[in-house]
Amino acid sequence: MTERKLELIATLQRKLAGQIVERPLDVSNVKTVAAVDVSYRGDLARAAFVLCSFPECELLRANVVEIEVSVPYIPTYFFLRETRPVLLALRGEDFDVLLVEGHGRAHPRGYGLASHIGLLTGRPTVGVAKRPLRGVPEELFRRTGKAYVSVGNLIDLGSAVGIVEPLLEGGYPKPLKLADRLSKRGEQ
DNA sequence: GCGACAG
DNA sequence: ATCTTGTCGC
Repeated sequence: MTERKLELIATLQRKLAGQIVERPLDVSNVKTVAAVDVSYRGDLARAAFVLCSFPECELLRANVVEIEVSVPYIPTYFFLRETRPVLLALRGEDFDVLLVEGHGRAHPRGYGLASHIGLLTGRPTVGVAKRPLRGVPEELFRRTGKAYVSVGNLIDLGSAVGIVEPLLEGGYPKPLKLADRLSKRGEQ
């Protein structure tokens, strides 16, 4: 991946960030919250999707898929590596809000994996990460429990926190913990 | 060469 | 993320 290519991708990120819709989402109308996470075994990615009731957080559905990935992980270009496996895991699935492991707006160019998935699916998404990216303004994310929450798409920060907070279990949203566990011990 | 940032 | 036993700390 050349510097020149990354520059073009960075430009694309800044452009797509302008297409993100940030608006309040009526949390009282949310019945289901989904989550996706990806684990690796060499270049084999295993993406797990889980669907939970909201706010009870009972597991309603799960889906695990595997796909080869060649793109390396590059800080702030994380979406290049995980978009494919995540989209595959989401195929045919339905949900009111999707929690994505990684940042949304809380990104140097305002466009992380959660933003990209939200734009491609046209569904409300929330970025949830374990650590903030350096140099990102604090007003772009909020820490709740041990999680750093930011806007993906079709939601605002306040609503995003309103979704994540009731789902916290041990400091991290339960749906993501389930997806994480499933992506690692899904089958195999 | 120095420093180090989502997963 | 992943490689990996015992060990340090709350």
